Amino acid sequence: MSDILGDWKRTHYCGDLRAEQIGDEVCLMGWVHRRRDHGGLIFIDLRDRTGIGQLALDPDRDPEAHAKAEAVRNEFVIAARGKVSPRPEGTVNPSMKTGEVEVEISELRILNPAKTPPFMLDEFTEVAENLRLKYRYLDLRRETVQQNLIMRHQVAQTVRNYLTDNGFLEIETPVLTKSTPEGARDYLVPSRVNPGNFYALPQSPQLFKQLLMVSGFDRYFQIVKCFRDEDLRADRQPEFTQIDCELSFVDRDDVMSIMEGMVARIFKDALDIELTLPMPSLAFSEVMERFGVDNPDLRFDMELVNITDIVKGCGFKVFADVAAKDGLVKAINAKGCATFSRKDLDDLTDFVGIYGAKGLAWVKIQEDGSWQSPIAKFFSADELDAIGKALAAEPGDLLMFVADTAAVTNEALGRLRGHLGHKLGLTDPKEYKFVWVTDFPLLEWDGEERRHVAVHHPFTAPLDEDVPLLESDPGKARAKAYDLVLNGSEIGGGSIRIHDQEVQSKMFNLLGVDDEEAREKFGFLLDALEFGAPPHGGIAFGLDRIMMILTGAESIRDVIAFPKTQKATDMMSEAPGSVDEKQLRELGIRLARKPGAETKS
RNA sequence: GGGGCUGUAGUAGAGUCGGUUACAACGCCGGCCUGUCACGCCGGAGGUCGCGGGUUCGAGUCCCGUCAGCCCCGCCA
Repeated sequence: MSDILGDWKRTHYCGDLRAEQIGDEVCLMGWVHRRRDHGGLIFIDLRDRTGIGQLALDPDRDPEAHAKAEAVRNEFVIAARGKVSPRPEGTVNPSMKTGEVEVEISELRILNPAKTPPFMLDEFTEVAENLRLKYRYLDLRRETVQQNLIMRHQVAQTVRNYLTDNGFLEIETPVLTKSTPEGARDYLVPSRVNPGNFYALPQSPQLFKQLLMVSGFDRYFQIVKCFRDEDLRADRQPEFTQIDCELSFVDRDDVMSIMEGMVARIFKDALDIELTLPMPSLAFSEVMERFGVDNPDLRFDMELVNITDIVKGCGFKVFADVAAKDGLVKAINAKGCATFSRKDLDDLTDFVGIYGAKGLAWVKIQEDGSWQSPIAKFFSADELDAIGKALAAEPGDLLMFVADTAAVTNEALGRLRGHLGHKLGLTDPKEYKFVWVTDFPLLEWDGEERRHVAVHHPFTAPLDEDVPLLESDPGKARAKAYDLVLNGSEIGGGSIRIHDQEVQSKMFNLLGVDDEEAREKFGFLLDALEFGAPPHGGIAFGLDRIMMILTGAESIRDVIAFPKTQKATDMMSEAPGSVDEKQLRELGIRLARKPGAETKS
């Protein structure tokens, strides 16, 4: 049986109790975190989103409140009135921010009892994630995720303030939009009013924000949900949040400098860390050469070294063949790792195998400088010397080599570099290394579809000096695109857009979208570009990924209130679910297979 | 679509070479306890060993399948 709230008003949050309030009459409301019953005296740790405060109930002082407290259990919602008092000599708890004081309770109301929760809500109990997700509303009472979401709110506020200060307008764009070719798989929404037709949920507000530039809004932003129906990862959810921006009359350097100012302000407000600006910037080609991936972690060295020229014509057939056939032979030097066991090396070989490398050659540099390696015997003394010099090899080092196509070699070794960086503890979680990656290729050849695809998206402008290449050698054209990479994670990316209708049409043609299809899918954009579109460009940041880094979360689910599982389901609401036959009929939809009736073949 | 890891009281775990009635902790319930703060002490309840099949005299343990969660490749900027 619960008590009514009545005319009680909360005066303080639990976590805000301090010595300054000693003597004050206060009223607290919250959840019972723990109850300690000493037979006589009862202590209750009362919790709300600000923290925990201690209530003291003395049977001599107030028998009625004390009797009521005997019935209280964990997670009951209670309200308590009393006087803030200093804790007696020797009972101060220095590990709590409210530990100097307690509230001597004179009156207690049980606002709502609670069943015993399916798992403990303290900070010590590790709970299986599927259970946490099923009872997410309980899991969200726990301090870590709750603090993550509070910080997420603060970051969103910082973003709004910074962008508003810089002349940006927050404008909403439609969620029910049109499916367009290119990019990720769309989430579709059937239209009842137009049977057989579908909306698509936006993968990003890309076209709308460009049209807002044509309309003259000049600077736009939105903190907006985006949807992509692709498989999930530790840092990927099917619905995620972007800080989406677009600016008119700007080139790349303008966008980059305004945006790194925003990132600096986020880090200042959230972590009280001053970033040095401007952030460094590297061309895609250089990043690939030195790190093998386009999202390098710059907290440590271990750069990739190209030894293709050295091993051209060498006695080791695997290397020589790759070098002769336009492939790439590269190596990294793991300083001091000559102690790795055979099993360690086997594991690393398996690791690069994931990315298509057929093997991982290795060399341990011994104390006398000699090479312990299955492949050393294939090389001449000069070749050994040249390789050792190129990698700055010293006794105790472990050199590792991959020889394959340029794409495989770079990705395999680049990922290996990142893997070893973590394994060897070279990645300080308190260090934040930013880098802009620029000059991406505009297009990429898709061997399967036998056509070019846009590396960024089809509206990305080529570098001014590369525009002629669109005719002569489109694969060589570079884009006015930029990614912001932090500690090996891409946190944002964008580009200057094409604002010329002819260039945009040419771009669609290069992508294998013929005029008719371009007209059908993007006609409104092509039209708009003919009515005075200003030069413009923009960027989108992944808010979830930024929050992962700021909070140190291992999983994107820890920075989202109600996340989905790897199968894109919600364990709490059990979405997605089946719908009534009537709903389907209204939409003009008939299922090819009933849910649950699918036959496993 | 593919590879890997995990699954045992409410929770998180142990469980040997396949062998008696599946363990102890936390939580829960009852009792005691007036300065604790992950309070303490005594007692008690609580099990479809994810599910299905197989091998065996006998399966938590071995084999096959399947489901769920997680990590990764493909996919996705």
